[in-house]
Amino acid sequence: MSVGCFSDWRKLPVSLSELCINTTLRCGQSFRWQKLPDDDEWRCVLRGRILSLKQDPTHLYYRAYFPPKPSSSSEAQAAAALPTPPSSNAPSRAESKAASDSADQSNNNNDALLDETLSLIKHYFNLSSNLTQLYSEWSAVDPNFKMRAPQFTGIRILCQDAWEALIAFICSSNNNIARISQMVEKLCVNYGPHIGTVDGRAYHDFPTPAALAVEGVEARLRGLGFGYRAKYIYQTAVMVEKEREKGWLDSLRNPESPAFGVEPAPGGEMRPEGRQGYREAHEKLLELQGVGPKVADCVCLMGLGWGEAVPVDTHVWQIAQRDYKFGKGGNKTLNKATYDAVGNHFRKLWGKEAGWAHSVLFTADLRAFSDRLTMTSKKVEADVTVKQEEKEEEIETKTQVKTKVATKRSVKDEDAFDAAEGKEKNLKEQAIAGASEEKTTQTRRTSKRLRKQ
DNA sequence: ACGAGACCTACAAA
DNA sequence: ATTTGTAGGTCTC
Repeated sequence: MSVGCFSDWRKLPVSLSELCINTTLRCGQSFRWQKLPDDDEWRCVLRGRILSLKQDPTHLYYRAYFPPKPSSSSEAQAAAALPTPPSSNAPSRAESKAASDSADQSNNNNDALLDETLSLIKHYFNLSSNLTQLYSEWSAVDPNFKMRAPQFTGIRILCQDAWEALIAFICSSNNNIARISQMVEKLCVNYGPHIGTVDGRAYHDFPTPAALAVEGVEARLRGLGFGYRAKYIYQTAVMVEKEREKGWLDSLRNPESPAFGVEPAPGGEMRPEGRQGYREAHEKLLELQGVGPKVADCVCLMGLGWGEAVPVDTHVWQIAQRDYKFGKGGNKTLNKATYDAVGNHFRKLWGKEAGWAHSVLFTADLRAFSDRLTMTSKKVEADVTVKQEEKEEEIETKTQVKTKVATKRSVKDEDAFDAAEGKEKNLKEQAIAGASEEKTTQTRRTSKRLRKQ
């Protein structure tokens, strides 16, 4: 049996403020990246290869492991025969093959393969846009962003495979990042193509829709601990594989941010509700089982390239209440109307890449990163909070009712702050809780049940 | 329309 | 050592 190996490391100049993989790969966008225990090396199977990444302040380092060239070995054949990533209409596979044909088979140090891997990295990390520039634009229009973002530079929205994003975020409902990652890994191991084994660890790519649209998948996934999501995954796989045109999912992409290897085209005119193409993509995704507004927005943002998609989960809803005056009066719960209102507000505020800005704030609030909030930044935050409080005193009505959510939030935050400052902050949050409200549009979608009839 | 419950599981926290 | 609460929601009444 032939065994592949990693290429040598190559490097790409990138500053940490343009890309920070240690943050971007752990902030709940992709659930497949693994950090090696000893190194600060990250690994993930992407488009048929194992990709390894490292980073220092000036460069991103990468290397790749491609499966051995198809030969008489049955394992190699199996690996090679397995389908390319589902929504891939990129020429990657053909190029790779041609490249390895003309090169020494046993040598994976192949320039063409690594050139293509570099293109993939640039695409995956969305590197064509200037992140520093975007941060300064968002900071210019939003004091809250300006206050929180400096501790969280280098966060990029990943250009993930839309199908993988769809399934991963179906798994995310009512769930935590650790278990979502476990579930995605189980999907890969049980239904995805084996790409290679390194240091005794088997690496698999993400399964295709066809692989998951098979009788018995639901029962097996239940056995694997997927719970009620097992049915959603199976049903969605069947819908995508058998009840939609081939390439349907990628047809919902933002043409400005096309699939790997496809030329960009204009994406349409921006509006507070988002561009037409985004609205349509969101609506189409809602037809799938297990896909509600939040999951649909995750797929739009991270899988389909619609930068204005703003996934509003309980966490973002808390941020909206705490920092953007949502949740006042009757609008205390996250429902269809408040969901849309939050998204529209952020789109008006931040513009075409609102989902990106939103992800920075989301990450800044994750417990996993609470260690970044240094003493100095805590003080800055306290000061800004005082200012806001003073400014909003007039429009404040009765702040009697402190919502359940706000209470939870304060307790949660206290862990990140020391006792004295935590108390102080607590008081301020009480004062701020509740202010103005947001107009809501009444665009209601037909229920999935009705549509099925 | 709109708001509750139910829904699977793993893993802290008590 | 058991129990309880909860985690990036969605579906169904």
